[in-house]
Amino acid sequence: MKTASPRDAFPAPEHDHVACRDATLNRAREAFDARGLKLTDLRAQVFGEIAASHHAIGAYDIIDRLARQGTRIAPISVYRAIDVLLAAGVVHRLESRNAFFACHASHSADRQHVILACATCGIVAEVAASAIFDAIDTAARSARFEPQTRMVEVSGLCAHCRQTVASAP
Amino acid sequence: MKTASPRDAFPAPEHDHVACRDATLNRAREAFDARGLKLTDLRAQVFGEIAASHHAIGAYDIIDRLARQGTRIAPISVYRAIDVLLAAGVVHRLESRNAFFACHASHSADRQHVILACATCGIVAEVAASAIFDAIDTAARSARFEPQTRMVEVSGLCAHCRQTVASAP
DNA sequence: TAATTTGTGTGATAGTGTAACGATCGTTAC
DNA sequence: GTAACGATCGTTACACTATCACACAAATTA
Repeated sequence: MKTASPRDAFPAPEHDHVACRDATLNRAREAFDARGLKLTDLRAQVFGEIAASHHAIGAYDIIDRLARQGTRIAPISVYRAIDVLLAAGVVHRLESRNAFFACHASHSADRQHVILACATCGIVAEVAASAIFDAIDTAARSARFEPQTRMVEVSGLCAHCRQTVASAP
Repeated sequence: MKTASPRDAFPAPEHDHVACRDATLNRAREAFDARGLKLTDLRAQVFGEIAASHHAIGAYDIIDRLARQGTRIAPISVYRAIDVLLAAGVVHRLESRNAFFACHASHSADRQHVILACATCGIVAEVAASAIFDAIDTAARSARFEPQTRMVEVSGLCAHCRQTVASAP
């Protein structure tokens, strides 16, 4: 099976997102099975909205989008669904924006990834970098601190937006 | 002037916080001067509440505490004050908790610090680790992403709480 | 079948953050 | 001086994020 290279962390603007999303949904199903969790209709719908793009999306955006499709659900229901999706490792939380994004690559769910969020287009990607997390643990322990969860988020410009900015007047 | 070692990132539980807080306030004054910003009464009050402990504090907690002291201000006012304090580099935001904490050490305000937040006592500390941020930039660029701001937050157990947990029944 | 757990619905509420507008005050330019 | 400007802060209202408490039905287990 092909593993994405770091250069592929961001999707090409013209990529086939329908196929991309379907593949992501299938991986989600597998992840739920593997953990003995149930991917109910509601959870699948919520995940579908999150996986509909490579952007991070707020809980209330999910509510709005589902409502436009005829499914009106309460905030608590979205959050409950999101909780399970997070537990399954198929979505992550972008702490710096209080929003959620789908895991579009099939990486091990150990959550040792640096999160990259483009400040211009909003697309979110992840790159594996276990050495960084090892270094973080070392730095933490040098302060006699025992690390449990680590979060690395980077805001900046993705390749596509950098080109756009560069060619702007 | 004495520079804190990594081992000192977390304050001793019995440290003299009155002196600690005064020193922090003085550094804040200097930081405001250096940047041509004005440390007004309101801003100083807000900073005083944030610097009153080594914990991260929410904006509405600041409002409540100031109210108990007779100063009732609107949310927008706290946020405006916080914005300036952030710009001056004398407080930082703990993204993972939507809260703010004072910079209790006199480090250069380049913001290249790993943030450690104790899950038990809530105390927040920072450790300098430029190598980590260099590695993050390298990882980002390997995905053709140009990094602008980086945040590293670690949740875990500080030395003091680890001992407490270890000695518990 | 009965007991229990799990998933979802409803209504209320707590917590976080901003928009829009206006008043005050100090500074600078004329 | 005073007019214009910019910075600070107040007031009101509102938008967004997240959870609590309770009820009920469906699915699992005993």
